[in-house]
Amino acid sequence: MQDIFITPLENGLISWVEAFPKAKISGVLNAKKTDKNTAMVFWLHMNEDRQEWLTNTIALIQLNYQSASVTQPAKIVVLANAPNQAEALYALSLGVVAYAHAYSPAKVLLEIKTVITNGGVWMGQDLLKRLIEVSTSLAGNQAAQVDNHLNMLTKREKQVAIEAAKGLSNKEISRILKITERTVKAHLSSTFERLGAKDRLHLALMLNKKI
Amino acid sequence: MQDIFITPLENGLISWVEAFPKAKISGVLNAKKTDKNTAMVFWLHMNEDRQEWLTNTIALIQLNYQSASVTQPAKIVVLANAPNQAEALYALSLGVVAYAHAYSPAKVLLEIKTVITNGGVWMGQDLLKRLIEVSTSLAGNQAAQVDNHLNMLTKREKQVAIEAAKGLSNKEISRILKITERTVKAHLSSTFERLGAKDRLHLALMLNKKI
DNA sequence: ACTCTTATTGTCCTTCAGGCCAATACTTTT
DNA sequence: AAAAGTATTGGCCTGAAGGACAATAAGAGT
Repeated sequence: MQDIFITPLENGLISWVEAFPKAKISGVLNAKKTDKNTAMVFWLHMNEDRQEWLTNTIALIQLNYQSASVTQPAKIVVLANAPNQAEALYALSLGVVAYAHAYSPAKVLLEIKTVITNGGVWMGQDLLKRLIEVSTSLAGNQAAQVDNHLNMLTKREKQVAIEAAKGLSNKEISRILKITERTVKAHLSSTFERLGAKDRLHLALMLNKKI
Repeated sequence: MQDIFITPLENGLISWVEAFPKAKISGVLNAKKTDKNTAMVFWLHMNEDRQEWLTNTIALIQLNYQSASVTQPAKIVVLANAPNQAEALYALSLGVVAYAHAYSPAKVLLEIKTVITNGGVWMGQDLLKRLIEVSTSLAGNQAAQVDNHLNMLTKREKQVAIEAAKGLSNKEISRILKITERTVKAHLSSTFERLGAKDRLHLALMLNKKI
């Protein structure tokens, strides 16, 4: 297990060294020099106005250390000088598995390491709370809703509904399912009835509402 | 620090005992018998169709162990037999600090304990991914995506496109924007042209696309 | 056996959507 | 000033969608 800190600081931060005395501290990512068969953890030190750098570096790491040929895909952690929610979300959505304050104490860094090496994702409590709030308040749990919607339908209706929700015409659906266009209409009609959808657009909105 | 597992199983699961040999395992919550000055962790074992039980139990715990008079507010963990995201979101929104599979190995349980006693929140990676998707799509990223599409349109086309993507008919849109249905059609036609959408359903899918 | 649900298809009809071919007026750009 | 883009509307036409009203056959539950 190799920890690599990518930072503009020459010697990194004390807490980093305290947590991982054997870690490498480097100014830039050097993809060639490293062993592709060792599990890697990249700790990216984020300063303000390095958004682009972050994006590029993550992409580079994923290219070199998370491809199919790599036995143990690398983990990426972002350490931010001034953590903010938008950036955290952005980083996490790119596949980063932890987002923390750069000045987190060694203890927290070790905790992060534990969590991510066990396949977890680490993030600050506040951020998480906010995530949950947003998700529950704005979105409710419509994940279950979608399931509920589809589960109110018969097997065949489901298939038709799903295709229709993709934007396919009745004719196209009929070709795919090898039934008459008329039959497609019949299934759709009863689907609308069951789900209370006005038309296929509403159906699509219902089924495509992610989360 | 006292761990209490509330479960219909008489002896709990082996992994629980392995992780916390000193834990109490009980069928029901007994609020009276416990010491209010000890830090508590409640591990609620969730079977299917116990949604109501979960809600009530959490409320009871919060009442007894998280009120102002309690020195160390209790932590609540939900262990689900069949974890699902809707339930997880629900539980977390109620103030639960961890949501995991009931059959998680002892190692994971200990990890959870570590995280939550340090003030963290623990949840599975998939769930978190989902949360992030939701948040990014609802909060900002989606806006950016949609903007790309919408910015290819004129002001009026935008307005029409947005209404159409909600599922409104041309007539309804015309009423809202106080223009003729014919004009709505004109705007929509050029919108389809510009965005390369086949029809209003595809437009809706484009504009409603998450992430 | 009988009923309910599902799957399939038919015809007829109405409405809506969207394309085609215009025209007019206003604003912005060149 | 001329050209280009935008906003508005008209009429006409085709095709798709979806409802109304059926019928038939297979399978599941009582």
